[in-house]
Amino acid sequence: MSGSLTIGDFSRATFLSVKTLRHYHRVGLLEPSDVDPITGYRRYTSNQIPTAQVIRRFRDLDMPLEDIGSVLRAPDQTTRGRLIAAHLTRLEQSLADTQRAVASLRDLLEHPWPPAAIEHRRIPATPAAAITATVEVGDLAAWYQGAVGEIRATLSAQSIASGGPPGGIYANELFSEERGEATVFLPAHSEVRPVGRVGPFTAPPVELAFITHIGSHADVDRSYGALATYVTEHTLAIEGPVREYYLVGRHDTGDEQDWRTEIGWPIFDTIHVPI
Amino acid sequence: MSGSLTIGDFSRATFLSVKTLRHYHRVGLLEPSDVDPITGYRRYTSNQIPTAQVIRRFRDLDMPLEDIGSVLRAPDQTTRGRLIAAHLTRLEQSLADTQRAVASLRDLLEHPWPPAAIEHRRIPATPAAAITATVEVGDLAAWYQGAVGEIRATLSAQSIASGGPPGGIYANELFSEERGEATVFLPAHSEVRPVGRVGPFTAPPVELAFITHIGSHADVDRSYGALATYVTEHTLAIEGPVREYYLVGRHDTGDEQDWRTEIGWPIFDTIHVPI
DNA sequence: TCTTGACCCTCCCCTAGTGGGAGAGTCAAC
DNA sequence: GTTGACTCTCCCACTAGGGGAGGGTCAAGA
Repeated sequence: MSGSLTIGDFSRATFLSVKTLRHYHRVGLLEPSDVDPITGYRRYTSNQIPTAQVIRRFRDLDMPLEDIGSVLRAPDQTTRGRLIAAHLTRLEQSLADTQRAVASLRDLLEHPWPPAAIEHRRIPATPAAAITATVEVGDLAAWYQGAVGEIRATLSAQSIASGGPPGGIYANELFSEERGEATVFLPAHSEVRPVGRVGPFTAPPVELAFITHIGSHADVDRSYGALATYVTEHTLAIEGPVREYYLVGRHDTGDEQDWRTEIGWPIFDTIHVPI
Repeated sequence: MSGSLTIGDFSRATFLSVKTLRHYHRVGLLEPSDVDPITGYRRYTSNQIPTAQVIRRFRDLDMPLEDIGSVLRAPDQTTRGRLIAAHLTRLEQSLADTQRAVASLRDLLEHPWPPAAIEHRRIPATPAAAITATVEVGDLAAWYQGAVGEIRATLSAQSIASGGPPGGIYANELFSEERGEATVFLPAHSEVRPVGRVGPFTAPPVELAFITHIGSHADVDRSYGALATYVTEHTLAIEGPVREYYLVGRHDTGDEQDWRTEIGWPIFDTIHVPI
């Protein structure tokens, strides 16, 4: 009882272009009900129209064809619902990210950046409690929150006082390859007993060019840029992973405007630098 | 006073990959300050770092490289600001669209679609006042609002009573090629004098397969799909542009849930249809 | 001065999801 | 039988790069 349609008819019925339908056939997303083995002519049936509509829906949401295929091939309604919900959640997440980026850019255009001072600082080796892991740059913020919470809890349980604000050490691959090693540490006066992911750590001594970044981390690239300009203008070679100290952060105040982050790029010891 | 950097140094300073920097050079977005004519080695200066940061910012917002180029090449700050603001506005618009699509899809998953009845109807020629234009499918909703408002105002000014709800006639190219001819008309008992874009019009007589769509237009593709399935299952060839009648719309109620839209696909006269 | 390893170059192919077009074969109506 | 609309496959183009081959360049150490 379902009519047979040429690809042109099916195209008009679904508002998907002929080119697109052929592509969906090639990748196995929407198979014609029949293909003439001699002429190669495709035939569709009208009960494929709802399927095509569903595909259009998901494509409008930029779901990859492969993911749409998984949804369509899902064995049961529960699996299907989970797949769709997962995609929607990801989508809403990325929407929120983009909105934050837009807001930050708008703000930047309206309020030009106040110039920040850069100073050199020699950091001695620092005994601390730390968590180290290889993370995706996209998960970094969430990972940091969890890690620093775990360290605080561990120090508190062992009655060890913290010797300063928390810090992070980030391998350069984290930025160049979206994935790399990250360490979050909290200076500690006595050695922590390993519990869970937390273990004792000594932040290595470094000579750093420092900038203090004020406000949300959404704008942190500006400070990084200023720092990079400074370092290269003074022909200081860059060595090793970057380091950040969170003087004032989410733990201290809810207002992102008040956050203070020190960002340090390791440089050669000044005795190597031609004046 | 600005240091000279190899592409690798510049890559580390800006967190843009070497591949990406070469690509930006190729497309003329970010030219190295110097290229060795013998070796082809690129050289960058540290005062190009802020430019690279700006490019990164915009790329995070998925701005096409070409558009970023226009922003960077803008002759003055005002032009630049306008270009950026325009992009941000488009971006926020598309974010809102996507959010609506997500919400609509979520809703669809939670509340399955009630089946709608389809009927045939023979529409006689209808005298009307109308506006016709070639529009982009993306602008259609906004264009419709403006057009129908102008028609209402014109009829009112000429004291002509309207003979029914407003309708639209949409060429198929509008859906298949994102751009096509659209007409919005309001039945009128006497002939309107042309004013502005508004002119007299006779909606041609057609035989239509009709479905009544209830609710927001975000879900209208479902009704279209049902209609397409019906039409092809009954082997009724599709002829000419689709037609919609806005029985209850934005003009009548603010609650999109209560909107009622009749959607009609032209079909061959029933005498041609094998039973 | 030579070697070595890190760095850089171009060129080509790959991605996803189409659009455009060439050249050839097919269908249906007149 | 012809014509015109339709369809087929194949190739190239687009974005914003990534991966890798094959080869040239640079700077430091021996």
